[in-house]
Amino acid sequence: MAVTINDIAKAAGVSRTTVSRVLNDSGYVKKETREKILKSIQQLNYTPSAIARSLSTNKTNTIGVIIPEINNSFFGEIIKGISQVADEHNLNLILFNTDDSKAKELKALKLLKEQRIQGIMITLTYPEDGVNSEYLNTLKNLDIPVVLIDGHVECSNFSGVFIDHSKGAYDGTIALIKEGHKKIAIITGSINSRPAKNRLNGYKKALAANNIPINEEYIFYGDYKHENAYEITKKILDMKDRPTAIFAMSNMMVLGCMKALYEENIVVPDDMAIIGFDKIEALNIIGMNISFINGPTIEMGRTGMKLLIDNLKNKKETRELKRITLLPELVLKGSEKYIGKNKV
Amino acid sequence: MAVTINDIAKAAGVSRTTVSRVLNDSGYVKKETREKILKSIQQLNYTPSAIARSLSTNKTNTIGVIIPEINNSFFGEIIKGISQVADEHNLNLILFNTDDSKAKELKALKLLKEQRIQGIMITLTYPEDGVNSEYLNTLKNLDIPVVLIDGHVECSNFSGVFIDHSKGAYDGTIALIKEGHKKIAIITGSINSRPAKNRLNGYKKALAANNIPINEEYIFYGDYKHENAYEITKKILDMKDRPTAIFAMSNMMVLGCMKALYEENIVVPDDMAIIGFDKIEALNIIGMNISFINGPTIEMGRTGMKLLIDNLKNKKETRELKRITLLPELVLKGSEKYIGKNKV
DNA sequence: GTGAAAGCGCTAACAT
DNA sequence: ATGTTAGCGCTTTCAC
Repeated sequence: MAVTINDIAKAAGVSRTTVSRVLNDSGYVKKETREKILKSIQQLNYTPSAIARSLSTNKTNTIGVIIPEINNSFFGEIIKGISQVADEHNLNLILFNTDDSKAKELKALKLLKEQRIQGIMITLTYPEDGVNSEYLNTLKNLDIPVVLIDGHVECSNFSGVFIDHSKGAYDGTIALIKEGHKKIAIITGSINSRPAKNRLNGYKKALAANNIPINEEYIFYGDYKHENAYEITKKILDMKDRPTAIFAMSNMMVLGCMKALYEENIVVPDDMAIIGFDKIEALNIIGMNISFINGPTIEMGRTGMKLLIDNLKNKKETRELKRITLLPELVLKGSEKYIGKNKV
Repeated sequence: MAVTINDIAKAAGVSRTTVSRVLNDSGYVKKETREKILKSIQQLNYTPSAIARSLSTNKTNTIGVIIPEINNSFFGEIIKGISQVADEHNLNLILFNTDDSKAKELKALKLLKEQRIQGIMITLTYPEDGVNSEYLNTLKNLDIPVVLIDGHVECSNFSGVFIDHSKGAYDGTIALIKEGHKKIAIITGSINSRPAKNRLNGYKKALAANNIPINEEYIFYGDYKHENAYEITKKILDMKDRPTAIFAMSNMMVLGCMKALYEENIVVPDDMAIIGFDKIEALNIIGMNISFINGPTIEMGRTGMKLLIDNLKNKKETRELKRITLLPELVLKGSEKYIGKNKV
């Protein structure tokens, strides 16, 4: 890693200023001089130091990305989107995976500040205790733009990209209602998370809009996990006034439901309609067609990154708070159908 | 981002050297001085610049990670492992997702060189054309340690962590043989990829070890994708001398098989045994128990990172080529069973 | 068109 | 126990 701009200057018989000019395509350089320099660069296999450049220009062209669960393909897709746009703009990504730990998240934030990154994309880890978002705020005040990516926590004072969970749940519920369902059970995610609240809201709105009374007995509070949904589904099946459809707020919970239904020999949708949140690729491939509401993950990453880049262009003073909400897509596969048999 | 070490020095009435000393816990500093400095750091909310430090120390404490498919949880888990160990050693990760593009991969390599990273962890994208591994070699010669993470390509001149695909396939095949299967079909992944070759090898070895002749008609060349496996399975079901078991070389292909079996009302394992590579969480949860060979992904990330860190400690001259092979785990769920009914 | 010089924020001898 | 000085590799005025 020894060869520096000085070596090139020496080799080409010019000053390092001139070398810098050809490196950055700035200012005039005589054609022959440029070629001489380029040749030396080639011969010595020189690569300029981004570190030195950063120090000098006070720009790192690096974005910090903090997410809670890198091994969850939901976040993998978000990062994929982020990465695509970053690539187009020649920005590097420093990644932190917090494993849902607030402590790691805070540490990441501090390390990113050390690294003098230009901006931060973050999905805040649940539950929010205020400390980390406070630190985020100090970063923002330090002129580091922050873009939130959906997630369980919503800090209204940051720019961000979000999914319209309420609309998603609304659409899903409407789809069930249209099929003739009136007794629709819902299994929520952790109810103090933002998505779960919003989704429950959408569900209620859809019922209200169709003059279907909200039956609290049909609202089951889960935690996004499949074990829980399994137990709840068992209970649902035992209800005297049994629902004809289940709306589960996560793909994992759909799986839990399926397990319970499977064990009790309940056929979907003949004996029970079902609809969930988020894709389950495996089931689709083998032909178990479960309808679901799909969040635009890659798009969220892309949109978020673009938002951040826009922010980068403006000075702190003119930087405006911008929150973009993307609509999830309703993907109907037939599991919502109201088949005669399930008119219990 | 204005406050620097000089501001602290001024505020505390000392030289920046002394400040640097307390920052790095190096050399002696009088207790009172230290406290005065720490106080100033707090008051001014100072965070040292990693950039400036890197330039000065010629160390970035940053590792470059290049993987082909961030949205595949296989790689997500690898990164999770990498990230855990990096965190323990206070190393930052610069991530590049290549989307299986050789061009992006090369670009990433060059950007990492600019960033003066300390080392590289990479899963080379398939297919290998030689250019990128050549560039990797120049980096290695530049004293940047490189650790390969499994993948389709194997460059024998780099350190790396690999899965023993041959052993995995061997174990899986043996499990089927033990159950009494003799007619075992195998659907390979892209046969010029390293894992597919090795897995086919393991399959053959297992048969040979049990004096079961290798029937070329039972070897189907696939591409890791489910569509392909679906078609192949249809063919398998039509064979005059129909196999009693299918060994599929990827989880996606298992799904393709399942779809075909499902459509033809073939019950697993009663009418057809099946075993695959890599976990399919969704199926397990709902109770469709498919046996599989599981690669230790997180562990691979961890081991690879540790290997890299070991390399970092040594000078180029003493750096030794070290290749670690991890054993995959055979997870039996019952789908491998030889049930009377499937003796076609 | 090209070069000299200063400076980015830090660390690391070397003094004292 | 603390300060002085030089230097890391680059960019950026400002001269010429």
